[in-house]
Amino acid sequence: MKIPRPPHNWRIGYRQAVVVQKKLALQVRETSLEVEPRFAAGIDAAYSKDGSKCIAGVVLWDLKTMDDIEHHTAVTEVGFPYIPGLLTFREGQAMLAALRNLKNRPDILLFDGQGIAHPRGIGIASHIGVITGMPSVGCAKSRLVGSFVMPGEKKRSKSPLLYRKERVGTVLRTRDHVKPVFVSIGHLIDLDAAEKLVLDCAIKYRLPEPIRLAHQLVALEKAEGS
DNA sequence: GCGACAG
DNA sequence: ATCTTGTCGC
Repeated sequence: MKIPRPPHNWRIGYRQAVVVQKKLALQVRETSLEVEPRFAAGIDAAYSKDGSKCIAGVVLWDLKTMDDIEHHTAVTEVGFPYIPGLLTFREGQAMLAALRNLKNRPDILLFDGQGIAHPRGIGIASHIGVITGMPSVGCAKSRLVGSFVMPGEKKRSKSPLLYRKERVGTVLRTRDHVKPVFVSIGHLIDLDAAEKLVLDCAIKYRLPEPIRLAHQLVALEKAEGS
């Protein structure tokens, strides 16, 4: 599938990365979904044993038949250290490459990380959403920024994630008695639709199936390439 | 100045 | 993320 080239270089310094984020953050849009999504692409990444390469995986999930339509991986050289708030500069390049391998166009992108629940309002889900111009959602396993009260123990219990007096996401319980996930809009979607997508995909486990499968995919790729 | 800190 | 097996709890 056709994916635009990033409007910036991936191998840049910390200072420049922050400048890039501030610029792209102005393009993030919260809107209602055009149509009900049917195909969601789950994206995740892993690293080669020596940590020199980033392995990204994408799984195109059919929300209707609850099936894996197609999946691919892509590998790139890691050219940026892990710095909270700058994760995109470590995995973004590989993720875009993996998305280019898709034959079918997803209705929406689901990321293992934050959307706008980020210091500068542009976590990996929002960043890739802006570059691709596609609707996207962030579903992180832990908090980056913001405060909240722990939601109830039952599935679907939730509480708002607040940051600087603003609502940036939802702490959502996807299964009874399991740690909640942190959902935030990425781009071109609203929080209600983002929450619904995550719940609709979290059928058997805590994480949405597309993300869980993408995680297994890169884990296998990692094992082979060693 | 002291913590917090996606993956 | 990654190093790693069994084990306690719903």
